[in-house]
Amino acid sequence: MDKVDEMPGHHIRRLNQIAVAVFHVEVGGAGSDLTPVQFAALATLKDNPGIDQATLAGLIAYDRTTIMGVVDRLVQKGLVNRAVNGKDRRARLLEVTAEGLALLEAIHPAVLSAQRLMLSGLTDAEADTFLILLKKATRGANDLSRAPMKSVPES
Amino acid sequence: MDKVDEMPGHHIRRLNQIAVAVFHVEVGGAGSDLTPVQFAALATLKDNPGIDQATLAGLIAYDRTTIMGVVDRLVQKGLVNRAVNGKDRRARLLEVTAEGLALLEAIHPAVLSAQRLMLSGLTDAEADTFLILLKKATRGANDLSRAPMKSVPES
DNA sequence: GGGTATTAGTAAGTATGCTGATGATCAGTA
DNA sequence: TACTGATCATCAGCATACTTACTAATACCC
Repeated sequence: MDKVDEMPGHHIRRLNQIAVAVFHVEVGGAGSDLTPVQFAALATLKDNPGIDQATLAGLIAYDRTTIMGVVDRLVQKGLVNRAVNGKDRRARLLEVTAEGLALLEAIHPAVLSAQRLMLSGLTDAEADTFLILLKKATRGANDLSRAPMKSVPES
Repeated sequence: MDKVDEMPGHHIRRLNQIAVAVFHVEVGGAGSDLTPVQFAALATLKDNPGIDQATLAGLIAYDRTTIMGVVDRLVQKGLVNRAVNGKDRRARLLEVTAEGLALLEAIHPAVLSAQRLMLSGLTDAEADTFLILLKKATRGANDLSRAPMKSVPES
C-alpha cells in the first residue's frame, strides 16, 4: 500500500470529486446552481421542518460552522426562512419556503440521474454492493469525524 | 432513493469527510500538519521526480488551479523545490527536498494506519471488496470530473 | 516565417469544511 | 438567587476545489 494509487483515501476523495462534478452538470442542466451540500440541507429541512441549525447539522453530519454559510446562501436565495426561536432565543428555526419546495421538485429527476451517473463505472449489482458497504463504513466510522451524524432529539 | 440517506453521493461525501479527519488525527499524532492532499502530491512527486505542475495535477487528478496552492505550501514548508524549466520556460519543474523525503518516511506508519482506520467499520474482506469497487468506479467515471487522471506523457 | 491554437502558470471569486474563539442564552445546582 | 456548565450561533483564519479569465511561451500549420 505504499503507492498513493493503492490507498483507499485517495480514491474516496476522487469519487467524491466526481460525484460533485456530476451533480453540478446534471442539476445545472435542469437550470439550477444548487450545490450538493445545499441540496442535502434543503431536502433534509423539507422532511424535518422547524428544526434549528445545530440539529440540521447533526442530521447530515456537517460541522456546525459549515452549516452556517450553507443556510446563509439558502436564505439569500429565498429557499429557506430563518427565525429566532421564541422558546430558546439562542436557536434559529429553519423552514423551506414555497420556492424551495418547488425547486426541490424541479431538480428531482436531475438529482436521481446524478446518483446513477456517479457510479456508472459499476454494474447495477456492483453498485448495490458498493452502497451497502459504503453505508456500513460511514456508520462504523461515524464518531471518527468532528461532525458525527445525530438523530433528531425527541423533545 | 428519495431520501438523502439513500443517495450514494451523500455517503461518499461523508466517507471522504471521515477519511480526512482520520488522516489529520493519525498524521498529526506523528507530529506533522501535512494534509491528505499535500501528502498525495508529495508522495507522487517522490515517485516522479522532475515533472511539472500540470503533470502532477494529472497524475493525482487535481484541478490545475488547485495544485498551485498546494505546491505553494509545500515549497513554503521547504518540502519541495520549484524551478523554471530551461527547455520550456512556461513550466516549473518540481522535486522533493531532503526534508520532504525525511517527512514522508516519518509519517509513513501514520498514513497506513489512517487508511485502515477510515474503513474500520468494515471487515478485512469487505474492505478488499470495497476498494476494488471504489477503484473501478473512479476509473469508470474518470472523464466525468473536470480533472481526470492522466498518465505521465512519454517525452 | 508568421499567424493561430494550445499549453503552463497564475489570479480573482465563490463554496465547502475544518480549528479555535467569543458572546448570548439556557439549564442545573448550591 | 448567584454560580457553573453546556449549548447555539457566529466570526476569523486556513486549506481544499471549482469557474473564469489573463499572460507568457510553445507548437502547429499554411
